[in-house]
Amino acid sequence: MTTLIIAEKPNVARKIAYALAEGKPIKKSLNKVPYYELTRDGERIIVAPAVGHLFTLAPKAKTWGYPIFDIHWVPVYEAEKGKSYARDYVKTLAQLAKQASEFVIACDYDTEGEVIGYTALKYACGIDPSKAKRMKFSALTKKDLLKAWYNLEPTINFGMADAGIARHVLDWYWGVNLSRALSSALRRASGKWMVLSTGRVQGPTLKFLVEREKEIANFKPTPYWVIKMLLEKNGEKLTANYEKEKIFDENEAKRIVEEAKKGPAFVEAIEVKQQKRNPPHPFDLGTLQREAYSAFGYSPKKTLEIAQKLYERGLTSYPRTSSQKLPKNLNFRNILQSLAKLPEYKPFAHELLGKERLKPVEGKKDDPAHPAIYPTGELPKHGELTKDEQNIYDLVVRRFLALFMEPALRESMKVVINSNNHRFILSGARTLKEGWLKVYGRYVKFDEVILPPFKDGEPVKVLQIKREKKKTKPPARYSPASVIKKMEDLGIGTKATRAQILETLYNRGYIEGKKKIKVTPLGMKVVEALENSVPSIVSVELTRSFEEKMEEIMARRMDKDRVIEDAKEQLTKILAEFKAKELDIGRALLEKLIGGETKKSTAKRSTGKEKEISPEEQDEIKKAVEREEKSKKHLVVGKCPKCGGDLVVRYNRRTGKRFVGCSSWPECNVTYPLLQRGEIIPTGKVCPECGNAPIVKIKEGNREYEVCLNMNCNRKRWQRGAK
DNA sequence: GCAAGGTC
Repeated sequence: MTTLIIAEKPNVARKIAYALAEGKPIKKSLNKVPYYELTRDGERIIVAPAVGHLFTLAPKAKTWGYPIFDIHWVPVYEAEKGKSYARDYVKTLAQLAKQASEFVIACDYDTEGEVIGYTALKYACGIDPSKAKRMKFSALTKKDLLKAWYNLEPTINFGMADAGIARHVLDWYWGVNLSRALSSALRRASGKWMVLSTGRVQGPTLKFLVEREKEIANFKPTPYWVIKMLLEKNGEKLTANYEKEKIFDENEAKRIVEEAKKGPAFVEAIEVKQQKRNPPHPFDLGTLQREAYSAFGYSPKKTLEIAQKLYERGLTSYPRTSSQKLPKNLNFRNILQSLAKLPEYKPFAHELLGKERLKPVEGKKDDPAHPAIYPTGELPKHGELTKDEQNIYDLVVRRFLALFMEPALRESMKVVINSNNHRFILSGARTLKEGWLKVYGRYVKFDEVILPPFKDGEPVKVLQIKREKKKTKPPARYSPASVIKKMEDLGIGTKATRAQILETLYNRGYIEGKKKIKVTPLGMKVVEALENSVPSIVSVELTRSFEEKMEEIMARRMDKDRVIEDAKEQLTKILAEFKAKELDIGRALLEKLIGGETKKSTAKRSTGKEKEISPEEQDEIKKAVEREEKSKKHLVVGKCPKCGGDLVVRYNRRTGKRFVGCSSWPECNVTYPLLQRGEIIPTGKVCPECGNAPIVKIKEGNREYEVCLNMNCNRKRWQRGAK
């Protein structure tokens, strides 16, 4: 009897094998995929890994239309680019399954893990999933894994598997259909093909970015005044701020300055406060991504990639975690002893090793599958790490060391200066005891403003009291790091996907700007179009409703297929309405594209910040926009041989198919059929063969060819273009 | 060609 245990990823397969083996497991490899053989209690066990999802949903038909609901599970390498590595894993599981008579799923204990196990069994191993047992563990320690092995769940959790499958299907139905609908609308209106996309997570993410953009656009700066007192103490010049920070009435500000100038100024009160600052909690992925962004300017995607590399080399623990807690039985002392071998960490590690008890700070968040990110104690060889890897490694190590250190002690000081019954405040702050800041201080900013000693009641030498005019500022644009945080707060996406969803928004041309994210006119228009036609896709409520349905499916109060059918019905209606308005939606998408580009070019033209656009310029811009809009709405491909009007690309109202018609319609009835695929590029040429119809260029992917529009012309056969 | 979710 042989049992095959399937793990979610290679590293976990190894850990399970080492935990269950009596002695050491035998590491083997098949199709270059590592797996393990071992025996326990006389039973032969094989442990083999998946690599996340090995199967994904794909349409059965290869056509590009919508609505589309007929989908099935296929290997990821058949459906997605760059997934060919998964082929070997599927093959290996299939081969190993032939040797096995018992099956155990040991994927992460969550809905996705259940789906990974379920599809691996069903489609890779060809095994009925109801025949498999389930290992249930929440930590990868030998103790936990052995306990899970001796307390196997008799079946996989079908509630969880069904909930996960429903999530996959629902996301596919909504996301793919609406992405196709958007792309199709734009193509109908412009004749241009451009991938537009949206989905349950992309939609609301772009929406909150758009909202910020609108807040900024609509922001009216309000002037206000601040009042400052310049004073001198022991030859040192200091600035105190008026107790009321913002004064919106200039006359009031003037009056205060005049009155305060009369003096006399003296120290009315001195307030000193001490505060304990505890070390920050261990890194979950989101916190690491934010910290790396503020410390090094790394994008969340880059940080995850680096953390993954460090993990693959065994230097740090698994990065895709939302836990802020370290494993209960991690051997801290071993890790510290090891870190002490690196000169830069030696003093801190030694200090900690001298402690009797090592108790790390913990955060609130937890993750059933993985602990917080920590250094394993494995050390990088000299020169092994790139600068970026070194930075992230340093961040993780210092954060880890800080967890065990003493709190920092901070002191803040407030000196209140009274001048003719107006109060000004001098603020100072300093660190009294560094504590954990010794090791982590380079990554946190605390003010050090040390004030000279003041005595209660002492007179103050005032140099100047003045008012300064300021303006209220619009809210700041999101940065990649703050987008990830906002997504976390809204509960959309997962720790493993948020960074890549943000990348998708960049790739679609919806947003731009590396540090300050700006929504492009296209992004603005996509949200607007969706809000008008399918508001749920830009709302976080869609995620909430998915979550509720998954809960119900898991609890067996709702049937998975019923949930899927409901979604299909709902979407069928939504998509039919969308399709009816498709051309208008597409035109609206296009208008903004042109308007936005024009605005941008004028911004480039104006040099001075304050420079106004002249009425002549405005007029010129307006005309340019109209020209561009007109030409894009109806792509002109040539002159009508019958009436001399423009021949333009039009779309059949009923079928949506494109054709070329005369702009003088209905007076002139000249039309030509058009190929339905590819971009249409006017050439300005008239066919030399038939002498009356225009020649257009069709661009399809990398291919380009010229064709005469006249069906009866001998030249109508496609001819390859020069390029 | 399109989602979101795992993973290398």
